[in-house]
Amino acid sequence: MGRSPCCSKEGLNRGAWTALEDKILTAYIKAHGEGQWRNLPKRAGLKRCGKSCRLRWLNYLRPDIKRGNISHDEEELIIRLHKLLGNRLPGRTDNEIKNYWNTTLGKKIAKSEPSSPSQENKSTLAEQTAKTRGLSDSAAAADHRSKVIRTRASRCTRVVIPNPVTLSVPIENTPATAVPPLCHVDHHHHFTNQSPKNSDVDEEVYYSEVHDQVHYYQGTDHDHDHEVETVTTGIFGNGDILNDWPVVPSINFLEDDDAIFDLDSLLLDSDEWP
DNA sequence: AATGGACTCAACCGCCGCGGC
DNA sequence: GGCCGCGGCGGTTGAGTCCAT
Repeated sequence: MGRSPCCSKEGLNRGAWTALEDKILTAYIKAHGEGQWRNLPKRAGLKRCGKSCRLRWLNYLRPDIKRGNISHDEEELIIRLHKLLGNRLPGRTDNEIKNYWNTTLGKKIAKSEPSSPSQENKSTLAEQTAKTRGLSDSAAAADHRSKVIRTRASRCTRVVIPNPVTLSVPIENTPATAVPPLCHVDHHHHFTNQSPKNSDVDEEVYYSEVHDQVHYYQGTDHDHDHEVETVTTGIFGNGDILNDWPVVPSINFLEDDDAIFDLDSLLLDSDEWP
């Protein structure tokens, strides 16, 4: 490919990976684990730069990668969660989501917004996403027909739900528990539970009913006042069974320790949707 | 069957944040 | 606080493939 080399080192292979290189890299990582990417090629006997090895592993060789066509359900999930989570979606690589978003979904969304002026048509989806994340310029056209929940933030440290209402759902049963019926559209429901297994761990689950759908957040707070290390996020229909929905595992929601978001502030008003 | 434009996606680049020193 | 190395992420490129003509 016609690019200047990413590494100044001479004699490294570039471009498409061969089956043998894949085999060597996979065997090495299985034996020694991930990390130390810079030293990995030399130790594994590969004529590649570390960054290239890392990318090949993360985007292609990793055993937990789901490959093949993106199903309709996955597509819906991508659309629903892309604003919130970016390209980090369950079972797929960042690169695959990024490519899919910039090609297939980009065209679909462009088609669904025929009223957009020519300038809007020219802007890429990535630009539109950035626009939304940057708290949007008012030019973003409202589309009230969309069911996609748009969020202002892609990452946050913690979601604080106003007016907490204790729910009776035991947290241990959360994955298999139906979302309790929510009566008040304007209320966000919240409960916390001190895990009986580990006193240092607080588990928190937040529900909020927004535009006929429910957001579900699960955080793990390792005894640091305002730090939620991982957040599991899904968007659920009111009354749906949680474990019937795809849930993003172990998303790192850490960005700024001081940033505490009100969930309301994360959600764009319907007339702000791009 | 040949051809050229459109499309896909693996690979790469460049920048940034974080942690260690 | 500044420097450096590492890892991660978004944007871009271009080889390969698909498809209409």
